[in-house]
Amino acid sequence: MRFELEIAPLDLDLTLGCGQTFRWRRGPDGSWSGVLSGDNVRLFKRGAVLVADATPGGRYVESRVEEFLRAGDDIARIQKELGTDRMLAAGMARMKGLRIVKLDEWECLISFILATYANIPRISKMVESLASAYGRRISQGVYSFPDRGRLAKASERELARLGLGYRARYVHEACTTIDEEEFGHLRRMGYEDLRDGLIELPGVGDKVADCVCLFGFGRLEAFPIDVWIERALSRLYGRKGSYSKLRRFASDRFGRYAGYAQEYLYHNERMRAQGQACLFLEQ
DNA sequence: GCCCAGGAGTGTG
DNA sequence: CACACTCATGGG
Repeated sequence: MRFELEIAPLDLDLTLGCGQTFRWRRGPDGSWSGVLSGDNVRLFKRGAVLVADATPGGRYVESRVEEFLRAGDDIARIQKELGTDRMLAAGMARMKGLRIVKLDEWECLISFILATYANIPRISKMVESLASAYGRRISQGVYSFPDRGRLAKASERELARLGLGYRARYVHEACTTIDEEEFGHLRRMGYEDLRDGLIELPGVGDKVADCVCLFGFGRLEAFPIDVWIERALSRLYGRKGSYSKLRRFASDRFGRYAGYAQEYLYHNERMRAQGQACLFLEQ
């Protein structure tokens, strides 16, 4: 099945290659492949048009892609609001195609629990291991991310053997603590309450909670602060301190679209570390 | 082989 | 509230 969508602006390399997702892979032809709620999907651009190839028989794939890439986000408006920040205004325009993604809440929660104290290649490997071990086979070598019920059947020891290390306990705990009813409850909460609720889970602290709020629950005001954002805030804004202090600064400065500001800063800082073009410069 | 990772939990000052 | 220490492994 093939669809054509108009989601603009959109840069697939920027959006899918900057650490928001752990299971999307770039093919040699530049197309990106991943799984959206049980269906294999391949995305590529043909001019300004986004083309999506999906598993035959997949239902509502078109709207799932739109949800995943947050087609409703008005990037021009978001950048206009963030543009009142002179630091962002300088380089943001060159990242118009970088969109926040909307992941499945459950997959997002587990993925970022795994992300603690691990590098991105390893995180990808752990998430992939869970999928191939407990997910449903979609096609050759491609598996869906296991739902809570399926993952709950795995013992902590089994999970540890998959290479999760001490994170195995947290994943196992999350499976037994959260259910669909709880997820429904969380979806209705405001950002602060949602955040507090997530932090109650073992293995979920400030940063993971904000990642799940932003990428899983679509709360654009969330501003996850990892080591890269810490460096960016220190280097560009001269701000240092505790998580709560930096979070308050970001909230005051970037407001309801702080999540987008975070992605711009994050991407910029990583590019800078790789010695590539740096768009935001210290004053 | 060595170093350290999109942090979190726990204990201490 | 701020810091220090540990955590289990495997990419780079």
